[in-house]
Amino acid sequence: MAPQLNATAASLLGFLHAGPMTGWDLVTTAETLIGDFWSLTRSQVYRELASMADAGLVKAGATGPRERRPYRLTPSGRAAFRAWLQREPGPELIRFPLLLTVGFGRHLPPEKLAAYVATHRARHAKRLSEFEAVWPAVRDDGDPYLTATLDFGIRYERMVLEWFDALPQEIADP
Amino acid sequence: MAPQLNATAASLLGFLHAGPMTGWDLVTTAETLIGDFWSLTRSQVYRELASMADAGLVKAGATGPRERRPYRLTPSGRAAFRAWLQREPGPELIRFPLLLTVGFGRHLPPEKLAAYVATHRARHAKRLSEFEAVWPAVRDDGDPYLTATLDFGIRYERMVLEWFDALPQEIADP
DNA sequence: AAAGCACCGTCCACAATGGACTGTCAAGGA
DNA sequence: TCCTTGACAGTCCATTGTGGACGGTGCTTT
Repeated sequence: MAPQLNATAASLLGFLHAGPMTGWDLVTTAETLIGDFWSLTRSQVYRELASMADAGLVKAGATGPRERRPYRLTPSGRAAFRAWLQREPGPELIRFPLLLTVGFGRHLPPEKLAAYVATHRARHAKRLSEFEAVWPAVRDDGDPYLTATLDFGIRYERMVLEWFDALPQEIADP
Repeated sequence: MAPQLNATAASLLGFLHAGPMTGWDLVTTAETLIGDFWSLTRSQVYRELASMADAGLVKAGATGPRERRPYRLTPSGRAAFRAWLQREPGPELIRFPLLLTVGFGRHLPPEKLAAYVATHRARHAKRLSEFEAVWPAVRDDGDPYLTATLDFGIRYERMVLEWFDALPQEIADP
């Protein structure tokens, strides 16, 4: 009956509470709002949208310019979202390729490893500063729930940078 | 020619440097050594092993008791591993369902959210203490590369706990 | 002796990923 | 005015990953 949703599909329904959006819009809002702790891809979003439309959780509107096709929430979509939200969230999943490279670092020329480390450090520094830039606005006007998730992102990025800076010289700067 | 590996397959080759192992052994070593930042499943390990055997990167030995079938590294497996390790590691992937629940927390009864939060906090506290228990041994005798990855795990878990403890009352304890 | 359990591998349906591919419209430069 | 460029929008597919059911085997303990 109630088609059991996956977390990605449920998130899309969550975003659709703010009004009709196209797949493209959903991808970009998801990236900015939950992208730091929930990855999703374009293919996935369109697939979920199609199957949720089949299930009647969502309804496609008329195709606009550039094949733009907005989806809006239906009452049963709303219900399915609430039902999903009630379920115990599962454990987190992390896949961090750099740590694989570091872990097997003994098989790699030290300068090469150090270069990869430096590249990634820079990427995280950039992300942190982006998060910190939006922090005051989110904290002051947003709801506490979104604020908490952004806080997680900031703490995560800070932690990663500290880890980089605590790396022994043999790894970070041979 | 050189069959381009994926990270999971490459990790298996990495572990096989320590000597022949069965799929089962590989699953358990991977879980303990890289499980905190690289997830893999049994099905996946056996599939990769089979396809790497086809490609000659790995060679199956004689079946022992309990269908135990050890695989050993071949020279071309060694080469493929090194080649993979040279490649720029990609960005990390995180999927943290609890943060989704928190982010959409406005749609959830506060006590329910608080209960989920508490459950997850306990799980992370447990993991941290497990990591801290093995830390001295790894730091003192292991290689610095493995030590660095465990250090990441510890910092990550500590950060998560701090985040839990910084949550506003409305979320953590309504 | 048998019962239970950890060990070992297979199989399958389904979900997710990443990137190639096609096409559309807007804005600015020649 | 026309043309190029690039952001926008969606589709498709091969590969990779997940989760769990299933079947068998050989220690260990009672």
